Amino acid sequence: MQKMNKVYNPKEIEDKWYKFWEENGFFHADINKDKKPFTIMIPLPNITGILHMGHVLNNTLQDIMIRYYRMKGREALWMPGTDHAGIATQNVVERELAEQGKTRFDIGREKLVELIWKWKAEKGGRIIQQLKKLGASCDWARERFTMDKGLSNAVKEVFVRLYEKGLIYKGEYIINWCPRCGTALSDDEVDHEELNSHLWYVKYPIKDEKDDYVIVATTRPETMLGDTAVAVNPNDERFKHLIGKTAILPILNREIPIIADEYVDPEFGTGCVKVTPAHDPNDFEIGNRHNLERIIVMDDKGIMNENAGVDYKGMNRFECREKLVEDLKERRLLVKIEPHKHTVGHCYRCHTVIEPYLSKQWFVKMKPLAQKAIDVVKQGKIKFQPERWEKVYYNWMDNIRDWCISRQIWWGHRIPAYYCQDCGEIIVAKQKPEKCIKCKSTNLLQDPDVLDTWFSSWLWPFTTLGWPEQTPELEYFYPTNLLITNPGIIFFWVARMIMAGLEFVGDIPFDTVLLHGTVLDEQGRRMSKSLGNSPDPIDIIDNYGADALRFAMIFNTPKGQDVIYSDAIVMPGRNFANKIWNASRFALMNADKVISIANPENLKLDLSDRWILSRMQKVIADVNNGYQNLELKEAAHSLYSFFWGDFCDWYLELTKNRFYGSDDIESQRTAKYIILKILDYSMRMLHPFMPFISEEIWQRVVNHLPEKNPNSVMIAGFPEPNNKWIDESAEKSMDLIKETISAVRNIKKEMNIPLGKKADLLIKVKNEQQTSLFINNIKYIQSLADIDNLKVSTEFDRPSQSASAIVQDIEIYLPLAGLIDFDKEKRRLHKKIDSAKNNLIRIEKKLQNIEFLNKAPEDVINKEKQRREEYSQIIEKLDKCLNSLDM
RNA sequence: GGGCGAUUAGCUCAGUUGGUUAGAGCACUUGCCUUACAAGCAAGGGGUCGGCGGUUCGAGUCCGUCAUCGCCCA
Repeated sequence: MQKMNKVYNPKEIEDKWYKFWEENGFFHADINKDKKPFTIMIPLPNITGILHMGHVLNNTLQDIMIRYYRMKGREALWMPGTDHAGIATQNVVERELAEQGKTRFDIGREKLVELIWKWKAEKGGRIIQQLKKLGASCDWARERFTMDKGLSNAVKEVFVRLYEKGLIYKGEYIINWCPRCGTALSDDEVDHEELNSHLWYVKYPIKDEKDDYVIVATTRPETMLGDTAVAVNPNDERFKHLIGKTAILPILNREIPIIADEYVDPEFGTGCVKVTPAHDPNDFEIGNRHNLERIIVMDDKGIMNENAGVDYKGMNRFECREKLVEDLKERRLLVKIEPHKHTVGHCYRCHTVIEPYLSKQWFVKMKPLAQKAIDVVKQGKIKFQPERWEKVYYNWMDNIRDWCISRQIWWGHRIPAYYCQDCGEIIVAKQKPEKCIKCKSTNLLQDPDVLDTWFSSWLWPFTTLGWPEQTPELEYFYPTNLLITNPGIIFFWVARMIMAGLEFVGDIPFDTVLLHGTVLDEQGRRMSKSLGNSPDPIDIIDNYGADALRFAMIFNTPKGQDVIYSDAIVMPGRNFANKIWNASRFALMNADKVISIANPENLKLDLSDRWILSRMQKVIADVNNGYQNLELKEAAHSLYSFFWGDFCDWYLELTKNRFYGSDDIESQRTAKYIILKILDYSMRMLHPFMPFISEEIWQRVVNHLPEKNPNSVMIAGFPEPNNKWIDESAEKSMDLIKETISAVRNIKKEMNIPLGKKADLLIKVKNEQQTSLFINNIKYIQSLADIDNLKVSTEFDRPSQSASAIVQDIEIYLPLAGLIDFDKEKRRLHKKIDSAKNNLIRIEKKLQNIEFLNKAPEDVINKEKQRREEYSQIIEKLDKCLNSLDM
């Protein structure tokens, strides 16, 4: 046997096995008509990303599921890749440029894009290397990037198709504008945050009515420079007389109409609102209804323009707000300032305050795509887990709005629209047309904008398989089986993928969506760069091993719930790995000592063998259920307690009798076989959770087994339950023996007698069957409870000066002449009697209740009666023990 | 303002369609360096299941309500 250190060191083996798996092509999936496929598409990390704890949870879950189904014999494809993250990536490279004192405009579009590709080649995709450290068994040969040729082609194809169907249009609307990034954002790319701000009340004089005025309340005073109306609710009696009159916009002295519109909430502020159609989505709608002028008062950097008037031109929007408020105060037009809480949108990439901004952009009409996507979830063709997320999905889908897809940046898929410089015709085509379809001019310019990054990621499940070509891969692997992601991107990504799959492939992209929680810090806060509370997963892997980290994520996380991470939760994983290591060390040491091994067809099984085999079958069933139902925590706990609690604590301890204190060679060979077999099966079951140590141990173990095995645990097949080995009577018998041993240990401990000090034991059993159980397995008790002489009988007198206990229906006595502390023993017995009495009282109360007897089901009543009997017996026996102490 | 989730031992969480004495890991106490493992072994202590009300023979579990915390949407 290769030498095994006393302590498991993950560093020595993890990289070795990962390399071994990759080199053997175990991660690669190919079309195999003999097998059912099992496919997972990775939630593509972006190329600027580095691994954080959220990725660890997400990818651990995926790797577990893909390894499980691979072992179950499915053709398992885990498709990896990264997205080009338009805004984020361009930001990174622009920052580097800024360090050299340059902007993107200094170097131009082509050069910038070139620089970004260079950046990607050098620094992008670091996260992919980190995923490998975690053990991710992605099919790296199929890795894709959203700007790949194939995917880019698919993006154009989709754009053209939607345009031709009338589902993509260009229009002038209020969009979310990030003045720092200089681009439009979709509604989902805006983070709303509640801020403590103010409500400013401003007087707008009425034209030709001396001293008369209306008061409007606003949260963004600077936009008043773009006001083109004042609005009131048509049913608001207070203001009916004003409708149709003209107000004078302060500062600029513009004449603006006072109009009536249902949108105005009479309860908000004064009930009069200013209307700024170019800077507010609701005002924009009002403006459309009343044909109001749209005046844009700031530029795309958030700087006030000439429309804002000479006093404010050149100021940024926040300076302008302050100055304007001061000026209003001075002119006595500011009535009051109230504290006001409201939500303000922030750019999800740079956290700059978003400006609602009138702008010409490209949009996708979502309503026509949404209905089918709602239906497939309603019909159960796609299932969300936990199920509650379906409601969130419906809520968004029912209120879906058009998707703004153009971005004013340079890194991304350029919009395939061409403008004729002569006649203004718009031509949408995959390739640049030779000439204008209308006027034949060759003076065509491509739209300078690029598409939202999500416009390529929503196609991910099928473009990665070769779409728009009808490839064999698409036919075989699509629809995929499972999507595992964070609920934060249900709208961004999950819902859109469903719509895209149905629209372009004509089928759902996946049938199950597992939404998992968030990794929080010890104080329950989200991990964030600014808080600096996010540990580097690579450090954790270096310190404790990838297996320990993976195990921690699963062992502590119920399905769909958040994980509170601290290094403390990695300890059980690390300790478990060490336990496995040492159990194997013990097994292999003894395996080497025992020449040859039992023939599996001809085992000489003793009670503990039958017990552990039966237990294992039940665990195999539990663990399979856990994996299949995505109840991974349950599967991990079941395996953990079996391996540690049953196998190590009891079974291995009992085999010591056979290896050290016996010369029964056949029994030793059987024990050797069973230990190795349990290790074999346990490592297979553990493999999805802890791939590295399970491979290391499995490799060491299977050499000794007579069965032929493949060269890696990851392709060794997953254990299937076999009822042939279930042995209820062995389990019952072992339980009695285990409880007896524990009872003796308990007495010794309470009497301050070292466990190792040998004692005699008398067991008063109920029947001959029990007698032979104890006699046949006397070694178990002698070794694990440190007993010298054991006497078992259905009838004998209670020995004096002995401590006693009740185990199920038997009584045990430990003669402890000279060692026993009578007071202590009395107290101990009293405590047990009290507890039994309490239970008896409760049961009797129940059984005296006529309602209970009338209404409860018979089996429940019988159960209670049986328990009454049991407790009476226990109390009676304990009483006798107590009395005998006084004799 | 609307929706969703959480609340069970000091901490993190289990707890099936309501039916034994509510479980686990960590932490804690005590004793052990017992020839696989001190990252361990053995024994033990610790919870009126967030509050109130209801349904029921019976509620951690079902219903209502309130409270606290968190997430999403407007």
